[in-house]
Amino acid sequence: MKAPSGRPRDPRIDRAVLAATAALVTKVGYADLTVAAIAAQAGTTKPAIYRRWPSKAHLVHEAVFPSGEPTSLPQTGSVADDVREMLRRTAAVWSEPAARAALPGLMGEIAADPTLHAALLERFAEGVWGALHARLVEATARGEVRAGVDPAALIETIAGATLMALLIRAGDHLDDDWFDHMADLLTKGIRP
Amino acid sequence: MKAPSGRPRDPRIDRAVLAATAALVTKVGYADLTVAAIAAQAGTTKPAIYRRWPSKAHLVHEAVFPSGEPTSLPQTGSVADDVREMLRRTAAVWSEPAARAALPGLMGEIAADPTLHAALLERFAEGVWGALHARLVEATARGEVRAGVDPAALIETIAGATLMALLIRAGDHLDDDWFDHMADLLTKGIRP
Amino acid sequence: MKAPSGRPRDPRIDRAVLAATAALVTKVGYADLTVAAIAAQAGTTKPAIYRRWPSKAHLVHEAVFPSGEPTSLPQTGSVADDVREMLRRTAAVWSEPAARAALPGLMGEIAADPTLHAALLERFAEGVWGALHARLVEATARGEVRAGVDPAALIETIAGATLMALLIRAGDHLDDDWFDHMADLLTKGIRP
Amino acid sequence: MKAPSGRPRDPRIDRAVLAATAALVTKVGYADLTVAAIAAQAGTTKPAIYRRWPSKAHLVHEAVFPSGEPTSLPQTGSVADDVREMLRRTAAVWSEPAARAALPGLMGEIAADPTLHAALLERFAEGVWGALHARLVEATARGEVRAGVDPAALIETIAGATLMALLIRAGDHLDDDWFDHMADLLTKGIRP
DNA sequence: GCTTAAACGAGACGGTACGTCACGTCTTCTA
DNA sequence: TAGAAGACGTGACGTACCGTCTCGTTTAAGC
Repeated sequence: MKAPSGRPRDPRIDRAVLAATAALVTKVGYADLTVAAIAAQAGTTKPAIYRRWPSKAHLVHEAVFPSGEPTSLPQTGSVADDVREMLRRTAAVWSEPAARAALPGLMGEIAADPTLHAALLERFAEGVWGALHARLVEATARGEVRAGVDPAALIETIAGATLMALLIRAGDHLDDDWFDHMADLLTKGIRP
Repeated sequence: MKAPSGRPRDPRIDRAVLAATAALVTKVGYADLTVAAIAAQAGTTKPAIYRRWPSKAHLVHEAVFPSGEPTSLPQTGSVADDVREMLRRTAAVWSEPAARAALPGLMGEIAADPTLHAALLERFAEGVWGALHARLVEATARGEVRAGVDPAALIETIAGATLMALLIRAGDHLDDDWFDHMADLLTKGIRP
Repeated sequence: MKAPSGRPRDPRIDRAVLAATAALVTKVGYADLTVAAIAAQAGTTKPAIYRRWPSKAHLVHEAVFPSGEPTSLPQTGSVADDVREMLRRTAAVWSEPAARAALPGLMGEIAADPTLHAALLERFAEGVWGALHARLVEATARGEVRAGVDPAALIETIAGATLMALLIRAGDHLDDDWFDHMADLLTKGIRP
Repeated sequence: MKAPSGRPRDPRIDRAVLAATAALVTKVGYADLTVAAIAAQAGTTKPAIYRRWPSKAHLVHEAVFPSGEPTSLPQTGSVADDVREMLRRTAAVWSEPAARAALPGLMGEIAADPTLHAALLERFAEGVWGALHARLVEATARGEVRAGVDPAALIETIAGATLMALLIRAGDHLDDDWFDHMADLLTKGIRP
């Protein structure tokens, strides 16, 4: 089936390229990021990079959103706390310097490349979002969340509000007050 | 004050370029949009375009988000309806074919160019967002909105959720159910 | 016939433009000479220049080769001295800083524009070259020049050698030795 | 010494570009010669050209003046014949359709770019001019040329007269009479 | 230990768009 | 009508980056 003949890929190159990509995108931004510069910084060459990733966007996407993390939500016991935790985690991932520098630029590529679009959605669906989705379904069954609340819509709202906050407040970071207030808003609504 | 000496700019060129930009970005997308093609379609030339807009991004931004309209919210009498209306309007602006085609690509440029960032924020602040902000302040004073709800955060949430929905659901449009559900969520929260 | 109605041209502009052209071509060279810069330096505008000269090349040509001079050859009494004087004068005209800076660049334009070609030939034919031509014809009649020497060919040789010397010896100027030697060569030939 | 790593340049491109340059400059002249057109005609692209030659002028210079040939002068036995042969060869090089079309335009570039100036002088010094210089030194030693005749000045004169003739007599070619007369002039001088 | 196949570095390749520049003309207003 | 001002169409410039290719060289695994 697989005949892994020939010289194997050097795993140090994978790591060096990912690290170089994250460092460079943080320094110069996505628009001024070039594959040649990444190769130089990683001590390798463009073909070695294109052997591993099909395009610059795929590379950045992998460099900037680390895949591994277990992301199990802690047992908070309260849906309000779950929402809050979800906001924090989403913001944490997207606030990483490299991620924040790359996010806006990546959106253009994602819209243009269905491959990337699917990859990114899958990555998030398997991560934080998936955990919260399950939690919300349970909470609805227990009656802690009113019937008719679509988990997917809530997740969309949490992610969207976080993204928008990061885009609008260009320089700053999101503080505790923001998380408190936003969790409150989604939990209680705006009704008095 | 202004000394309009010299040959005045031909306003027909401004209009033709904006129209051509909107048409082309809808057809080919932001990534494959070239200034030369815009110029050709508008019946003019690249220098004439660069005389008017400092970059392709500035041009697209102006072509895609109509500037003028006062956009006064109708007197709905209910904050819930105001929120719903606000969602609809935000979605309407961003769902325009040209806007939808340009939005993701534009984000990268906006992040890289503070000039554009400021221009875009100002444009939205003066439009729909400004009207809702005022309405919310009044509603809070009348007691229809609970104290402690930050209008800016709500706007952020509305805009963010809409943006995220448009990004994630690549092909589709947002239907009535989506607006109903989202307005409900923001008005009542998730509590039973 | 001539109906000089309307505002007359300002002769100061003619002079200012010619002076500015000569100064600028000396400073930046023909290749980097722009009409806009000439206009700015002369305190006028491009249209005012194009009302007077049909092209940049025509303007430079007039600015760099002053037309007026009487150019009567002194009565030297000897053909050898006439040749020498002719070499000196040709070199004098072409060694003017402005002329030397403009000459090579002008050649390209001259070759491309028959109008200019004719204008330049005429200018020189009426000047130094014409005087020498007459003198040579007389000298041939008197027997001081051997029969069969074509005056036109000699002039061609004098002008060509001077031009080539100026082109090859880029930085330097032509000294007395050069004139002595060249006059000797043309007068006596290379025979022992 | 040389470490020819990386993909080697495709020599067919070098040849195709030089041929296309010579063909195009002959057809449209130096002024209307564009690098894009050369690239198109050669079946390659602008960057491939700029990778090889630092400027359009360098490319034209190489395309138009063939480099290699040793051009040993034939053993004529007489200095007069050597001079005549030298005139013929200089005229032959510069009368090539491509060379003649490019020469005037090249002069402007040569004056503006010391690099080109040096390259061109070297090219000619190694070619015809060098051979004649040696021949003249021998002839002077044998007493066939009078002492005091500077070979460099004679070469300057030969080249200059030829150049001037080609420039002035725009359309025509130089005929046998011209060579006879000019050789005579330089050999015998104008003395009776 | 030899073979083999793929990865490696280097850098040229075709392609395409970029944003700039200068030319010579045209249009407006003012003298 | 000239002049000042500056926008106009035209068209080329030289650069940059993409993602692919072709070299010659190195490196492991399989025979």
